Amino acid sequence: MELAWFEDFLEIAATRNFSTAAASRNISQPAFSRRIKALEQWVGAELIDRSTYPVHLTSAGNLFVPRCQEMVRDLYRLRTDCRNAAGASSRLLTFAALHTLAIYFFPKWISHPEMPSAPVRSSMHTGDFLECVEHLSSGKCDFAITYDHPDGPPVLEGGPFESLQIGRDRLVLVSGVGSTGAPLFDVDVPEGTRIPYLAYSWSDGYLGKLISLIQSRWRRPLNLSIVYQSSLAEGLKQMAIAGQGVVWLPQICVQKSVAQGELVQIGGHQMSLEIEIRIFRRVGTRSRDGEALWRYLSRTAEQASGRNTADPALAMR
Amino acid sequence: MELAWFEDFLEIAATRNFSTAAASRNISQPAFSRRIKALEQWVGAELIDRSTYPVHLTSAGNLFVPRCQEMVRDLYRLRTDCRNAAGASSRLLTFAALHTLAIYFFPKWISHPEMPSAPVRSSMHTGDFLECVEHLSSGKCDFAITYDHPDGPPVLEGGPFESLQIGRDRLVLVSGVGSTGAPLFDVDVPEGTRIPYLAYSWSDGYLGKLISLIQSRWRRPLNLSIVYQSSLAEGLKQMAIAGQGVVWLPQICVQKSVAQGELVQIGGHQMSLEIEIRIFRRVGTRSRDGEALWRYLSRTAEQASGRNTADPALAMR
DNA sequence: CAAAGTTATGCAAAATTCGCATTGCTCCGT
DNA sequence: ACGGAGCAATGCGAATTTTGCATAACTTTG
Repeated sequence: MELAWFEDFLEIAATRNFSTAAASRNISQPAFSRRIKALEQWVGAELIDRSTYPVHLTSAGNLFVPRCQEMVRDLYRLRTDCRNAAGASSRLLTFAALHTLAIYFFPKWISHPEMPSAPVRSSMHTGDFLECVEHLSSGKCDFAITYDHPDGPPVLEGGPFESLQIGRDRLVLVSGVGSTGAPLFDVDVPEGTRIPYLAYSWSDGYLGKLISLIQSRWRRPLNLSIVYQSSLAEGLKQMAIAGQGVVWLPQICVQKSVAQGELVQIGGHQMSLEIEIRIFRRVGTRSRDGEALWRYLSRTAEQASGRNTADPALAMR
Repeated sequence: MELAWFEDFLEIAATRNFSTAAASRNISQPAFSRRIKALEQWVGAELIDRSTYPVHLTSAGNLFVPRCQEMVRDLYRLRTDCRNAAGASSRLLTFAALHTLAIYFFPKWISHPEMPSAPVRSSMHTGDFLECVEHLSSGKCDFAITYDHPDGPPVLEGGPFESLQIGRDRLVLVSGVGSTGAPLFDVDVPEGTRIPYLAYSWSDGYLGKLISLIQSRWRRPLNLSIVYQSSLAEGLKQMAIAGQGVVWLPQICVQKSVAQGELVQIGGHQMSLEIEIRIFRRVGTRSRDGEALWRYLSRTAEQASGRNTADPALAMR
C-alpha cells in the first residue's frame, strides 16, 4: 500500500472522473486506473462504483474518504514533527541553482534513495547564472548547481572551485504551436525572415554564449528579433506556449510540454546543444555532511567522466 | 511512501539489528537497509543512529515509533471497516485448495492487481485432494484449485467439470541437511539401502500416483521406508528439515528452505516432475463474480495452453 | 447517429526493487 | 592481540513493478 494511492483516491473522490483526477496527479489515465484498482485490492472492497456516469463512491468509499484524509494529514504531520525533532541535530546544506535545475532536476536528484542519509535538510537559492556564481564565491552557499559546457566561458573553472558532473541535459529550440499542431515559427525560412525571439537576460550571458555557439553552426544567419527577455526559463517557456516566439530551453524543462503538444522542437539536432549539469564547491571547504555528499558524488561521477578541477591559481574576479 | 516501510521500521525499532529485522520481514538485509534509508529520505530525518552497536533510535526515531504504530493500526482498522461496509454488497467466492496452494500460491495469485475487482472477498477451505474434489462435487465451494498432470489419474476430468491452468509447479525430492550442508539422505546409493520416507496420506492418492510415475523413471528400485504420513505438505517439510527422511514436495513450498540451506534437492531433474496448477469449477455454474473471474482467467490461460474440459457425459462417482 | 468522452486492458519500455557478492568496519572469543 | 564472526552499506545485474501508448468497449453528448 502506498501513500500515493491514498492521495489518488482523494482526487477521484473529489472529481469523480478518472481522466481529470489522473491529470491532476500528473500520471496517465491508465496508470491512475490501475492505482485505484490496486488500492481497492489492498482494501478488499470496491471504493468506486463505475456503473454510473460519472462514477460515484460506494458505501465503503464514503467511509474511506474522511478516514483517508485524516490519515494523510497525520502522515505529513508526523513527517514534519520528525524533521523538526531532527532539525537541531542535522546540518543544513545550502545550494544555489538555476531556476530550471531547482524546479526540474534538484528535487528528483536529492531524493534519490542511494544518496547518503545526510544531507536530509537543504536550502535552495535560485537565481540566474551570475547570482549562483556570486553566492558560491562569497560563501553564501555550500554548492552551486549549474549547466556547463566545455566550450562555454570558463567562468568557474578559473576560480578556486572544484566540480563534478551530476547529470546532462540539452538546450533545444522550441516554438509554440498553431491549432493544427504545426510550429508557429521555424528557422528553416528564407533568409532575412524576422523571427520573434525570447531571450535570456543579459546577466545570463553564460547561456547566451552557448546559444551563440549553436547559432554559429546554422547554415546562415538568423534574423532573431528579441521580443522578450527574462532569466526565468519557466517564464520564457510560457511565453513560447503563448505563441510569442522561439526560445532555447533546457530539455528537462520542456519535454513534458513537447510531449503534450504545447510546444514543438524546431531546427532539429543542429539547433540543439548537449550540456552538462555540474555541481561546484569552493576548494578547501569542509563539512562532514558536505564531505559525505561529495564523496558519494565523486564515486558516481566516475561513470559520467566528470571533470574534477581544482586549480586555485587564478582567483575569480 | 509505503506501508511496508512503516512495518519495516517497527521491526528494526524492536530488534535494533538490520539482519534480524530483515529476516523477520522476509527480505534480504541489503533490501531492508535500502527500505529504511528510503523511509528516512521520505521523512527527511535520520530515524536510526548507526554509529552505535547495536543501532539505536534517534530522537526523531523515538518520536516516530508510537506514531507509526498508531498509523499502522489505523490503516488496518480502516481496511477492515471498509471490508465490513462492503461485505453486504459483494458476493463471497468460495474455494477449496490443497494446503500448499492455499499457503503459497493463492494469496499472491488472488492479490494480483490485474484480477477483476470482484472477487474481493473469498473463503478458503483447505484439505487434501479428495476433500477438494468432494467440496467441488457437492457444491460446497465455487472453485477448487489443485495440482494436475496429464499422466495423472483423470479424477476430475471424468466429471462435469471444466478447468483452466493458472500456474505451474514442480514436485521435487528433498532431504534435510547435516552440519556440513550435505544432504542427510540421497537416492544415488547402493541398491537395497533403506531410505526413510515421508509420505502423503493414503487419501492423497493422487499425488501418490504422480510420485509413483517419478519413481518408475529412476534407474533402479528404491528402498523407501515410510516413517511418517500426513496430508499436510508443510508438516512433511518440517519433518524433512528435522532430518527424519526424504519427501517429494512442490517447489513452491520448499524453494525458500532450499535457498536458506535448510533443505537440499536430491536426485536432480530426473527425480522431479513438472505439474500444473489448475482451477476447476462445475460446468453450468453461474454467478456474476464467478463469471468475471472465469472470463479473466480464460483470457490469461490462453497463454498457458490450458485445457478447458467440458464433458458432462460421465458423472463423478 | 456520429463524435467525444470515459474506464479498462494488452503490451513493451522504463523505472524500481530485489538478492547476491562484497566491502569496510566493529565486536567477540580465544 | 588477533582471527573469525557479525554488522550495515554499496555495486551490479536480474527480477519485478509501474508506466504510457494504443486501443477496445462502452456511454454520453450534441
